Amino acid sequence: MKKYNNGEFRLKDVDNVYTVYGWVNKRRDMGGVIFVDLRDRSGFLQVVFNREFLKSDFELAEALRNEYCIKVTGKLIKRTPDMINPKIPTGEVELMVDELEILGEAEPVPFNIYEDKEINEQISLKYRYLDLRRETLQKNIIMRSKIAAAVRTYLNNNYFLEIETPILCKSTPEGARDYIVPSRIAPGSFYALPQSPQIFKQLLMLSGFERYFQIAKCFRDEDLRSDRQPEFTQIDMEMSFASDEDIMTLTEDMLKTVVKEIKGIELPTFPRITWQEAMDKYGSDKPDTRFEMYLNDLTDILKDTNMNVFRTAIENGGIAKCLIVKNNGDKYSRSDIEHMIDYVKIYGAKGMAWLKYDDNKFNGVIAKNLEDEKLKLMEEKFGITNNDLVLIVVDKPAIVYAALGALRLKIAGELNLIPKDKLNFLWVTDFPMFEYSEADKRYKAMHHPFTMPKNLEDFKTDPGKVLSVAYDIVLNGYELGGGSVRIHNPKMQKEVFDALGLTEEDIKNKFGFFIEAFKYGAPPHAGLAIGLERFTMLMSGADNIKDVIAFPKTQSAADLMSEAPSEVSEAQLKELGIKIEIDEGVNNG
RNA sequence: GGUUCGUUAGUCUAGAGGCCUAUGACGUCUGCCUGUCACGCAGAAGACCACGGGUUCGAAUCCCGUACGAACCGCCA
Repeated sequence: MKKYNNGEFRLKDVDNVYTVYGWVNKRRDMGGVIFVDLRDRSGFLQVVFNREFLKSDFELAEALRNEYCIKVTGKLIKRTPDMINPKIPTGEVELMVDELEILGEAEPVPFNIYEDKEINEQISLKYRYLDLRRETLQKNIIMRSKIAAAVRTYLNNNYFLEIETPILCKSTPEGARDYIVPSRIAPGSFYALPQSPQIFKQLLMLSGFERYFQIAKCFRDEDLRSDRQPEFTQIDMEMSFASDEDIMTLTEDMLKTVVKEIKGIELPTFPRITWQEAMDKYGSDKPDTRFEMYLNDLTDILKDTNMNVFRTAIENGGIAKCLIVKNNGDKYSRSDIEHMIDYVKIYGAKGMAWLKYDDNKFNGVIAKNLEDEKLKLMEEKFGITNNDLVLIVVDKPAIVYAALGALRLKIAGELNLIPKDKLNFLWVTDFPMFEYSEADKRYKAMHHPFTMPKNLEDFKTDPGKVLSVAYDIVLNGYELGGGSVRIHNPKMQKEVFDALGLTEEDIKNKFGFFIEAFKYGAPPHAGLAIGLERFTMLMSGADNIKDVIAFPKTQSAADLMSEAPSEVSEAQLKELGIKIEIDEGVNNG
């Protein structure tokens, strides 16, 4: 068995004989002496093959190539001062090899392992097992394991039980598209993979386990993004007899503990902001608070302007907001601003007006058309000074938020306003309970339908006004996780289902058992789930969720290494009673 | 479903209508070298430029399509 970690040898260990294992990270052949950086998960140790001292064949050492897996035995010696390599932790020692055994020969690898520089993702994903040998991915995967371990320890110490819930589940109507699995025993019937263990964990509260957690695999058949994979892992928890405050306090303490353990950083109390405040101030329900620059409201100023575009947009229920790029107006040329306008159009904005402030006055097309008094108001209200750039979007609230929220991040990136080493946690509370779905022409639960509403009575008059006892935990502009107080009263649950327009039959069919369960003495409960990958990604400084997943999928949800998904045999299909009809685009042409 | 970008030896990369018989580095192979650590030195092999079509006297380079990858919009309770 391997007993030593190559990266941990130090001066105190010299003059002893060790057997060490690892991979040839780099070989340097001097003729009579060959140096090998022997890599294992802990780092490197330089091992030396000397023609005079090596007891095994020197030819064997000469045959070594990068990525050979070897076993060597020899005495650890202190390097003379001129030989010390200060760049590596083991740079003061080296192993003088007596015996060499090649455990696994390696063909030339498709890309250099030791360089750890970016390569084409298609290649790295195809040879993922080799890509995982590289330093960055090793570190990320190790950190992920440490985070999971710290979470387990914390929750175990706080009376939580780790309980597994099924992967083969019943498909539920609301929410993301399900991955479905055909049943062989009941042909024509399907399981769904869980989008989250939501229902089961709530039932565990009913069963009296009081505090549950699970590091749970979840599945959503939706399109991927750089922070979204079809299968992902949640730190999923639920507590009985707990309020929203209790969950937030506990979660915050857990996150602080984990961050302290992993990064050695003491975090301050997490600020809190309501959803509405977040939207108004940042144009996002997951604001990046690592830099200032806020959305400013111009609706009052522009609602009675003579400029028709602005006035009519506001009359039609729109709002006016602006971003002020302080003291960086000169960084943006007219064509840069044109590009910004194209950029906000991605988010549905029809256009963007802009003003530059120089020589103590506004410049730009809008400055000529907008009333002087309006300009004056803006100048005073927002404290605009020379070299400021004002970017204005007037549109429906959702579009203004999306456009300026995204532009805010883009500009901050371009101007390097974002301190990369910060970890800014933030609680966002008071989410709307319902959200209108244009696609389905009805209101849907913004969080999920088991969330406790605050003012359900407002549903009849203004569904958009109903808030929920829900909270999201945000880190550096990413939604890390979220949770809510759950409905534990069957009557209220029924009212919410009604509000969502679920028929009696829907409810019975999809959630019958769930509603039934709550009739038998349901404890009040609340919970939360944190995306383990996103957390690890932000802790490790990775900018893509794939970098913290051992075997991730491409944007088209494929595994380039194993080539999943793949066709299955006729026999398998027949057994499942499934017939495949490939639609050759007849309906989309 | 949509928008945008990309695809050149094993890998990374240069290349902007004729200078490409395609550049450089790492890796590979041969030889030399007993203190290197991104070892060095001398030499060699290796890509017809993702695929299909078009424009042109001439295409790695321009256009269209396909495949694959990426970022984003929609979607993601």
